[in-house]
Amino acid sequence: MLDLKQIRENPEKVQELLDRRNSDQYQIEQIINLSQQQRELETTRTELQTRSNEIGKLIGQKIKSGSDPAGDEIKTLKAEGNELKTKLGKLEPEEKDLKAQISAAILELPNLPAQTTPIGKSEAENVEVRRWGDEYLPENNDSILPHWEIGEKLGIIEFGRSVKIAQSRFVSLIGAGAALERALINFMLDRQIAAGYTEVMPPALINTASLTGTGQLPKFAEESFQCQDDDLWLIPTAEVPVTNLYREEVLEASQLPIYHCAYTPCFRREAGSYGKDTRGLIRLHQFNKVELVKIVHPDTSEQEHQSLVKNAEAILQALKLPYRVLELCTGDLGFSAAKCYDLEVWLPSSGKYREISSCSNCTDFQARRASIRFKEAGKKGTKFAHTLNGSGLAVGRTMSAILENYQQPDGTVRIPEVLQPYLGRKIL
RNA sequence: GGAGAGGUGGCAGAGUGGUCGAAUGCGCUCGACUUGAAAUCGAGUGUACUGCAAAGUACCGUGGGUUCGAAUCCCACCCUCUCCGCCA
Repeated sequence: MLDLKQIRENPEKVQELLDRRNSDQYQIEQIINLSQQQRELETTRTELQTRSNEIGKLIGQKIKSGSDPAGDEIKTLKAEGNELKTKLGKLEPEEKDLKAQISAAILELPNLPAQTTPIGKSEAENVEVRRWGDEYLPENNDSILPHWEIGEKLGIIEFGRSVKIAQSRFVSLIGAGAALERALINFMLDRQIAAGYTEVMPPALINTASLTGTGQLPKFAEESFQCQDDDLWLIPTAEVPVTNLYREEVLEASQLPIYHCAYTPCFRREAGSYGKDTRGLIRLHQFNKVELVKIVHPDTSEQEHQSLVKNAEAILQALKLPYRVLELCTGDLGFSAAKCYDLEVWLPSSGKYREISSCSNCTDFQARRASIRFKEAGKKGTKFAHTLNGSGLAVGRTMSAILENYQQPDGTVRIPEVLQPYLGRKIL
């Protein structure tokens, strides 16, 4: 959520930053107008309320000091009180309605891109920051089977039957496939815990307030699975439950930074991506992910962002999977992010780098929505924290990358060295 | 799912219609005393919004209602705890 005060005080600047997202759907003019009306109303209403409070106190005092409760003096005061009540009864709903309109409108606005975020229209203008692991690129790209084919051949990924029991875009992992997924999860968690993150195993179902807190709602309701009879949704990422752990809390500055890692399944409706990535593990309604979440002091969020990206990269490096780091341009930036780096892993079968991690600095955007604040010792008042999150990593996509990059001409797949202890084997 | 109890400030806990943003205790901050500390004493100690400010307004689980006036009365909902049922 953007700061209404900032919108009012620097409208041109805010609008200009919103426009960088290459969309004309984010307009602040209406919000400024509504806010102006609301504040005028509030001033009037408060004046009436003040008088009304005075009358209430006065009546109490008079009665206590012996005035006749049914006498003229009290009657006159009550009459004025009633008059005020009638007026307030009109103003209050009006103001409430304005406030509701403002907050509904402001919840639809995305975060402002950081000044340093490269300006661009679409993903085509994302900026490659660095590339790693060229020496690990497979030489025989053309002879490498796509991961779904090798997976099926090895009998470790079950596509057809999974569609029967659920729907398309669901898979089951069988035997060594399931074990490999589990090994990857444990490996990733162990690494991130060693890097200083505290593991969390959060609920996989969360309420509307939580999804609103991190920015998935109200705008992207069609992206999440919703339960019919309860105010519960399936989590699209662990970012939502883990960040919301601290919703509506005032933390001590000394508690910051907070680092969490979490393995959870993630559920996404993938509405509007019908034709894309219909085969394999790339785009599923349910997938596993190890997520990194940081809650930090605003002054440190930039460096915390850089180190979070490094923590995600470390997994790919340990697995010796070639990847590149992109800085997303303003046109491709996620709703809650001010700045975002994507890690893309090399997928030989498609001859492309594919996203395997997305690391965002959400600055105070989520903290405002979720009211995650902190207090500095000795200082008055509270400040909004900064929240960051990143995948460390998407597990299914990592498995895809291993099945392809580690594929051998004889149709077997080597297991990355660091995973061997977890899996108890060297080859699939 | 059934029966009962309860949700008040950082915590504990009082408050059943009027000056209650809320007693008291603990905690915390500052000061005094002390060589230092403890103890003791004194002062202070919620958040948000509007406003240049003075100040005002709102908040006692949430939302409605009654009233000149609600933490206090009424209604609905949510949550927590105990017991029973079911259950990984």
